[in-house]
Amino acid sequence: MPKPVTLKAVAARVGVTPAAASMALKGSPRISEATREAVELAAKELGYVPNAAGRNLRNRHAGAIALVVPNSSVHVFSHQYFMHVLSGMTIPAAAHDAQVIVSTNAETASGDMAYERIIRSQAADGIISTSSSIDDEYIHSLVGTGLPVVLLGNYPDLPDAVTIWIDDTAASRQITEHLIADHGCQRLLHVAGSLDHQTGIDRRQGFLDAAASAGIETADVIEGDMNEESGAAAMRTAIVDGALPYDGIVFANDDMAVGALPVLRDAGIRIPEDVRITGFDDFGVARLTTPDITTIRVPAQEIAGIAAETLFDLIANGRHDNSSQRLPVSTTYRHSCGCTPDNA
Amino acid sequence: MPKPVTLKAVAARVGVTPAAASMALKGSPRISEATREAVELAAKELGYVPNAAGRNLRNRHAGAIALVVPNSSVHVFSHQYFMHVLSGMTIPAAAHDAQVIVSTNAETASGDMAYERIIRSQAADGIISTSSSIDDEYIHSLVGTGLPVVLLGNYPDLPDAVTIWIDDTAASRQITEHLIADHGCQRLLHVAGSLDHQTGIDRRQGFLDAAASAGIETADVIEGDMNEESGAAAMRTAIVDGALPYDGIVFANDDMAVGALPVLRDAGIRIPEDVRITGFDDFGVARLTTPDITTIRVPAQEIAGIAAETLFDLIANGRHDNSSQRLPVSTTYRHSCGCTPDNA
DNA sequence: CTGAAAGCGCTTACAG
DNA sequence: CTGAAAGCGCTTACAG
Repeated sequence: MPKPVTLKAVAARVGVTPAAASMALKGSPRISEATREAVELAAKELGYVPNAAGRNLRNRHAGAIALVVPNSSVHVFSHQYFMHVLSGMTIPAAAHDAQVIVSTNAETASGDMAYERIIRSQAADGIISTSSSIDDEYIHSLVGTGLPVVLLGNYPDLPDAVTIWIDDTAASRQITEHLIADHGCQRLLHVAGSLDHQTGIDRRQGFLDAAASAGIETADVIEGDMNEESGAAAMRTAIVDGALPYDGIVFANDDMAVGALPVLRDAGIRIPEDVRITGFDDFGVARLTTPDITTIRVPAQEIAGIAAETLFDLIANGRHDNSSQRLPVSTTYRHSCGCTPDNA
Repeated sequence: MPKPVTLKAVAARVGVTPAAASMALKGSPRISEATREAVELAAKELGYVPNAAGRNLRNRHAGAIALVVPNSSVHVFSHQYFMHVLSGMTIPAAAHDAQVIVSTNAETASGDMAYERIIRSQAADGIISTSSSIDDEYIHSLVGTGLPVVLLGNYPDLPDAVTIWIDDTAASRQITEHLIADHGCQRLLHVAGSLDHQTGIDRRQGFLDAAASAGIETADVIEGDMNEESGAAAMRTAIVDGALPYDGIVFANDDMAVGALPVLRDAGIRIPEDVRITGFDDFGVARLTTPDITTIRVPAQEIAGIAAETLFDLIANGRHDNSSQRLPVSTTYRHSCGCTPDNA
């Protein structure tokens, strides 16, 4: 453990005060060109990096933002998703010279929530979080504290929260319409995500809207939980006497579609000949299965990047006019719906 | 943004000095029972949480540890892996009242490495990192700085580094022997991970050792990169004229085995009837495919947990006797090798 | 224009 | 035994 180099050490080497060295390092006009260069050289030679605690204490900020992962969402959102979010936060964080802290929203030994400690202790200047189940108090209490918070996702109950989101309902509607309008599907099934999560609700709603406005008679829903296994289970439920009474299935995410694949295959049901299927997310798997899966690309990394930028804005400018953003989504057409993409 | 509650505010409410309040809160015997209770009550009422910067500056530590993700390993280790590592670090970190910082090892604008800034700025007290490619200077320079560092994995070139690892060579040897001894495989293929990563090298070595000591004549190796796609590619290479000249395939990880599945299936090659296959990792997918995949369970979360504990030791006690640990691994027998597990 | 004090919040070593 | 100063490293507002 090399002993840390302080500003004082840098200043001493040059023969100025720490205050002068500090100003020199940030290019203050009141420091002469010559001493500025001398200080910079000394700092470089000594490997000076400002002490975070000293700087944070003085500047009254943490130089860090936190990603708080709701316990209840660990099993609903994929590891892929969180890694995309994390990496999306990285570049804006680096640009603001801030660290990224990861925390769950567990209760601490002291009985308060981890995110509260993080903020109250000023270990982070703001928080990015994702939806938990809709009846979880967590998000409400998080937003209720008035701290700088940016949420990822759609929060109809929190109109004042700053949220970066995609229109799950519209996207789900769009991909369902593709099945109906472009492929002539008439007997539809939706394998939903947990319906106590907004994402599950919205994607189901889009499916139902599309079916209703096209006058589709068969538009069933089986509730899953976004995990691969539940996609498989849904298929076992849906297959009656070895046959599937649907010609199109809209899965609420790719993982469930992937889980469905072997079950359909084992039942001798071909994709897309016997049933056309679509997924949602496009975090990686959908591209790699056979057939590859037509899906909605959720730009998780971009969402998180914009969320981080927005959070830094919020932190810098205080509570300001709601700057929620809804990002466009696009469908990626692959073979599972019966399309024959160019690049295939 | 509620204005933070300081110790001074707590002290003022009780009518003692901040110093006394500080001692009261940590149960110093020199504070009377009565005032201790009064201070605790006031702290609770005001929602006092110690300011991290103030405490860190005074205590000369960061109250945080960092997971540094080498750029070069993002594509070799899975998102699953990193999320397991992150969650493994969570509990020890909370127990030590420390934050978990996530960083890549990118270069900063100032030209030094991110991990150096983190340590030199004392934003983290120590680092946990995973292997990058073996010719990457990164790990060497990280360890060379003498900072508290715990590495995840096997580092034959760094005998003095503190590492928490599993014996990839032994595990790979063991699962290969299972194919040979228990299932009578004679014509073996290993689909390796990148051979510029130690993990790839060790898992290949275990395979070769097992084959050699059993006197197996066919023990081929195709190099992949741990991604699903490269498993599929390896199968396309291995299948000659529609047939596979192997009766057993040892994949260096589950993802590549998963990628191989559809290619084998499309070629009409049955598992395990025509070829027995095994994976490595057991982070989730291997359990869910059809057939499910016999694999080595890598306890990534436990590894990271122990790494974090070890790191806190290292931080507290300074550089001390190497406390590297090698964890045992276990094979999970499923259907892809021809076993018929009880729970299936 | 520039030198050097003051103070962010905390905790411990010191003085009484 | 206890009160209150000193100081961690930094930066800006102030005094000269």
